[in-house]
Amino acid sequence: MNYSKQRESMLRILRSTKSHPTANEIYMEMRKTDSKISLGTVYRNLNLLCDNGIILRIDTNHDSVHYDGCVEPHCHFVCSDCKRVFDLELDTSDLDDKVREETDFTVSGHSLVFYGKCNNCKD
Amino acid sequence: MNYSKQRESMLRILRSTKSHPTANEIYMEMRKTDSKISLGTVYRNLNLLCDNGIILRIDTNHDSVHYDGCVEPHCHFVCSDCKRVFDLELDTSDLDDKVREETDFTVSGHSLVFYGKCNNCKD
DNA sequence: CTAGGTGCAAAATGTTTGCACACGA
DNA sequence: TCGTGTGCAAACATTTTGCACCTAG
Repeated sequence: MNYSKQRESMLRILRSTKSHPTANEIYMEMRKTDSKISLGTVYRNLNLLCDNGIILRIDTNHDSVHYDGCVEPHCHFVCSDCKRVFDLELDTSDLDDKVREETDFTVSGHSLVFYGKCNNCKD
Repeated sequence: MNYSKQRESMLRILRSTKSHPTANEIYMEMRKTDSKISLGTVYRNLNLLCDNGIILRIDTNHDSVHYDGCVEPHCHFVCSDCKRVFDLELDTSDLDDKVREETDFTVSGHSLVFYGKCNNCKD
């Protein structure tokens, strides 16, 4: 994987926010400093970074895929109103072992997403 | 929600399998008995059934959305090789309460998907 | 009769890809 | 220079929608 300023700047954006942006949001953010950036490049790099475990993919069941610059194990909360994605501190590292005990599968990890309404949207 | 034989037959298919089919797989299955059924109707009814909590949507991060006729709380395992979706017995009902304790959010439920390789695909 | 459901085809959405050119090592 | 990355536009897969017709209640 060569250096590329586009990928560098994507990573900087992802590392500096807790907002779990979508591909398009990242694209829009990048266009502020690089008007030539293409959406194809954004997608190519997001996939590359995901495949290498450098960032995380979050599928919310709602709209398009969100990305998370923080790869420390944690889980997410998706507000069914405003669709924002929040980080949760919940430690769920024991879950993988439970599944290993119950099955003969090789477990590499899990994705845990909670649904409901955030403070802004409830009532 | 009026009665419709298309929706009835979809539900019968979903209730009688543990294979977590995609919209297109359900469509293909329905065409065996009703060659006129349209993919649009399949999608419309899947959304309707999901919105009413009659079936479950499973997003696997891999391909298109899968559906589950069983709404009893349980979680899933997705094989990263063959992409099949398996049911897991794991009881995770305590997780929602943990999140309620930690946050002020209104928690309605969660989706827990494990990744790894199934018995057929490992080694 | 009326509200809701359907088939069909077209459109919208989100994502991937082929190609010629540009850049990093 | 060589292999990798990029911009662009076209292609793609999946899902949604508008419309005229059909069906349940």
